[in-house]
Amino acid sequence: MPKPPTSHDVARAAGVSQAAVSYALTGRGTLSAATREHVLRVAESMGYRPNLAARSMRTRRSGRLAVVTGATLSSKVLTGAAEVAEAAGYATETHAIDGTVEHRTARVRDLAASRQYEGILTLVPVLSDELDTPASSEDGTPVVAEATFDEQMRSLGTLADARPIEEFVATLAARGWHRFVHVAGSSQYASGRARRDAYIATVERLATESGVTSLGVFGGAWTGEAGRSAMHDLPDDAPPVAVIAGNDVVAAGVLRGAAERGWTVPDDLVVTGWDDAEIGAFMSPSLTTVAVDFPEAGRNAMRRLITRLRGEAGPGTGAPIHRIVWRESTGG
Amino acid sequence: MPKPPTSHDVARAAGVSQAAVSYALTGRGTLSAATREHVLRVAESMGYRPNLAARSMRTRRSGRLAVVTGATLSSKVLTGAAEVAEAAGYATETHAIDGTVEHRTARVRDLAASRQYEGILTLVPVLSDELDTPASSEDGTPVVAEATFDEQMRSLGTLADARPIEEFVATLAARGWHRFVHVAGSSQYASGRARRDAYIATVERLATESGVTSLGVFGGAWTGEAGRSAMHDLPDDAPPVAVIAGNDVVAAGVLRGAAERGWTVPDDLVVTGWDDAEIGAFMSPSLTTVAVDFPEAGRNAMRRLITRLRGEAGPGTGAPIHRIVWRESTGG
DNA sequence: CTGAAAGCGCTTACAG
DNA sequence: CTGAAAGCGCTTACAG
Repeated sequence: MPKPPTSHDVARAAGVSQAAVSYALTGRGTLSAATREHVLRVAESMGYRPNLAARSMRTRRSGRLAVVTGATLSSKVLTGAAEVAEAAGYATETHAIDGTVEHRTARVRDLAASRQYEGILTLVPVLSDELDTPASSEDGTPVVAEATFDEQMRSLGTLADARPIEEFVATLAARGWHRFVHVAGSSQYASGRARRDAYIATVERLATESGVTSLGVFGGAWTGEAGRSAMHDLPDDAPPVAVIAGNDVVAAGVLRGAAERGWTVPDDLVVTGWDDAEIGAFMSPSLTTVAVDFPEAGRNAMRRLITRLRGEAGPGTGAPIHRIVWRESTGG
Repeated sequence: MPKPPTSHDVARAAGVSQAAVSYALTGRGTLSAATREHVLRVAESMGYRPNLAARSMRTRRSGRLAVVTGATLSSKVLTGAAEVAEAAGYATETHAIDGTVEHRTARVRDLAASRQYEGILTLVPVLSDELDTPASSEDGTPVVAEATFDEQMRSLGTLADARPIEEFVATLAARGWHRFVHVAGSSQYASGRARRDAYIATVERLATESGVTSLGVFGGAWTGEAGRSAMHDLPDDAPPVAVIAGNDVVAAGVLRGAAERGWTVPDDLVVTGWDDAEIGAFMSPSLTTVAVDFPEAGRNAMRRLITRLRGEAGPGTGAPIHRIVWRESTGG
């Protein structure tokens, strides 16, 4: 059982002090280039790996960030978030949390209180008011929530979400669709609220301009059933109507419900989704949707946390992460 | 800046030694019930949280496990895996790794060499031969790979995968379908190989029994395009034919391709998927599929790792994680 | 430019 | 049943 070498072992082998080894590895302190080179080579040859627990204890920095996810999140978001964290020198630890909002919030608070992490990024909705405790601000662990219940709707994700909705409505209106319906996703999610609000605002704005009217906002869950039952709740004379669905799953339900009502797509009804689910491209009709750059969304969220950790100003705008894909469900 | 209390602080406040605090918290050592109670209460009131880095350094146990995932994995698997780990007293750290097999394998080896983890569970394919180095076995970090390139096809997941395929083929054969096609998923994944092999074996077994024949194995990727082009590769006189697709995305492609060939479902052709993707239930026709209990799959995988860490015998069978959902794409 | 020494916060034999 | 002391492996003022 060959115990892993310590910095002390490396120092002895290299004929220098333990401090020199530390300096060589961290790049701190003052060391001649030759000494540094030599130490690094010896460390390499011995397969030396610094004991991170010891380093963490001494520096009082864990170098770890927690990412909180729910069960429904695309793991591509995590990939992106982890990538940015790694580039900034942090390891990420993922905590999948389900249950009620209160439960999730309590868990995040526990995470913050554990002081194991230098920062926490939560990608599931939490009650941000509850997190503004000493432990999570001032002297505590910074928590950045990407999808919160607070009313700070001016977050990057929220603003970005409005764009495709506007484009959907405006483009379809220009093509002659005047009656619109929104089947919203869960209002617990910032994205659900943002898309709903964007829909309402856009329809209102285009009311006089283009004669657009809304038959209402339905749904309130990211499920196919929400889309399907919304179709059944519409009056018989609803068509011709354009349906802006909260996401692809909801849109699939809309297509199903419309077929059950005897409405044909894209003659009586057109529908848009969101997420660019792989299956959508192969449905009949194929689904018009918003391709989301999930890794980039994850990167953006993590950049916000890193920025905050460094005490820098607000996050940059980041790359645009949305791209509309027009397909058969809107007549191409 | 109120520095977090240490065990020493708690000891002083409780009027006991630092060791007593440690004993009270870990449950080790010998301590009177009264003393333990008292210490615990004081610790609680001070908001004491043991410094995990210090504990880890002293015990030489990090209490952390690494879970390696790819970008395509359902995060529900992670939820399940994390749950089991937590119950066993471990924290899990997720590493999303993409790129080639060689790249992924190298990253996993790095993870093992870092000695930060007590065990590693990889849910993406790696070259298991390459991992059988000292660092990852004997004295090193145990690595459990759920989807490997090795030929140990007898893993739990693999065996479990065969069942639904058998049931699909046998049930459809009993309903009068005699010509079968398989559109396989990626052969890089144990599940892809297992389903393909199960298909071949079942068709062979039922050849004489029920007059079943196979028109071949197509595909080789978890994409809709694989399904679609498989349909275009079939001869005109293929129908009536039953298509066993590698998963729901592939099955959606099959439906699309079949429609393009002018074949109607479920008259000329029936198709089965796998994964119970949410959208599948709302497609027209709705998709027959295999509902996979992803959290349970994650739990099973993690149980294998925990079992190995404890040096116990092979894993128990675990709960069945597959359930066939018959829908319109097979005529109900 | 380099080295000796202290100390991060915990656990655990060991002595009482 | 309890406490004093050592030590896990590292980093960092500080003295040379």
